[in-house]
Amino acid sequence: MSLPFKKRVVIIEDDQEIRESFNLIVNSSQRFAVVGAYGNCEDAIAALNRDKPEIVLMDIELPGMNGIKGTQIIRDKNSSTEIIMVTVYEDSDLVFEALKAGASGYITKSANYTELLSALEEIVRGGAPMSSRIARMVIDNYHINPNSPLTKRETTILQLISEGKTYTQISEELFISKETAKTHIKNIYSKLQVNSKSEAIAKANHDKLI
Amino acid sequence: MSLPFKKRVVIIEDDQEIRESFNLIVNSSQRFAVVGAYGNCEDAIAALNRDKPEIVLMDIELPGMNGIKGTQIIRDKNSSTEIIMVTVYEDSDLVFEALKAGASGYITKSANYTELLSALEEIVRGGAPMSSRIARMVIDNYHINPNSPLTKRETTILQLISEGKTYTQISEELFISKETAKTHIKNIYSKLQVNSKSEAIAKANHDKLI
DNA sequence: TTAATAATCACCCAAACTTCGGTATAATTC
DNA sequence: GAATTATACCGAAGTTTGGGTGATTATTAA
Repeated sequence: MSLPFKKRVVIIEDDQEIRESFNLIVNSSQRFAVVGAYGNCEDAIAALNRDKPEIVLMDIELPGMNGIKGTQIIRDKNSSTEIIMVTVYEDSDLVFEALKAGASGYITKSANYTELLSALEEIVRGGAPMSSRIARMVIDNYHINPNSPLTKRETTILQLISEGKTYTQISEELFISKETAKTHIKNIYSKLQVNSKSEAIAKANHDKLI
Repeated sequence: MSLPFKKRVVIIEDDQEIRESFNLIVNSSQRFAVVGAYGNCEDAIAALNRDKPEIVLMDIELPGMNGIKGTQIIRDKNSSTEIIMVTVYEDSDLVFEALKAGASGYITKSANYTELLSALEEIVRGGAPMSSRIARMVIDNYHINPNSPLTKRETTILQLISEGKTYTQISEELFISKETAKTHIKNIYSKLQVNSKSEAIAKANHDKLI
């Protein structure tokens, strides 16, 4: 069964009704063809070499392996496969985990006919389909926390720490003594309640202080 | 001049023609009103307390202070002001700098009537207007590099390092001896050509190894 | 305008942790 | 079988951290 000119799509979704519905919608388009529809990642991954999908529509909550782990594995086997998460969750942590795992789009299960197909079109065009809320969540994730407890100087020094600089390098770059750099860093540690550079970096990234 | 129910918009753009054009488009909407249009950030910032904009349309390339620095300053003065970058550049570094500075949207100067207004609407709705390419750039920025020189174990350990863990903590978490953790870390350093935890974290983040 | 507070700078010592340079053996993977 | 990966140990040198002390310069509040 060769399907020239049509993009090969695999659906991984445990709810049979939704799976069938997506199947019909995707197949209704001249540009896409469902080459496999599975209720779990394990089956889908086992069939990957046969299905050779260009695009995967992936649920997050699945029996057995979840969609995030599944995304990791599929991307690991073929990094040119584009994965769109299709989920009820717009919970912050899950979104970022899915993106880190390799997803290129994130839409909700409430997506209708048009939304689903335009997400597929958007992926083919080299874009990244997302709902408004997800887009905002992703953008906000870049923003620096305006309520940082650190002073301007401390923030500068934390920035240099995060770039991997030593006490000596920091002092040279800021034209202050090594001891002064040390004092600032001690104050940073006390404010962030950490006690090493790496911990400070972890906290700074998590709290978006730099 | 009070403008109830209309969102207050400030335009910062040095090309007078474009500035006038945006002015007309924004004012043509019942939902928005331009309360200030400036050719540089300095003037716009000086007038902030009078203009009190809810939304700023900001050019990047400007005489004097550039749009990224301007974004930082405006957000610093009032973090509820939403800033949309309007620019010819879709260059990767500039995009991320603008986002880090506090921008919530990123559209190109080629934006037409509809695109400009729908970007404004999208911001009001709490979204983050972006072109396809920008959205993809942002999403790809989360993806882990599949060409990492590190082994699986080394990647795990680098992950723990980035979480601020010490040698001892790492060894305990992975049920290996402290000396083994040390060996792995030495190998990581040699592969990444760094020689401290913080430098390794910096490189890992930059090269998207974790 | 003074008083208080915050920010920035600087130094000392001891303890703890990290890094460098080796060596070496199972267990896997190719 | 050869190469890679994961495991483990030792000691010396270097860096970082914790606990103090103290001074000068903004900045803010009374």
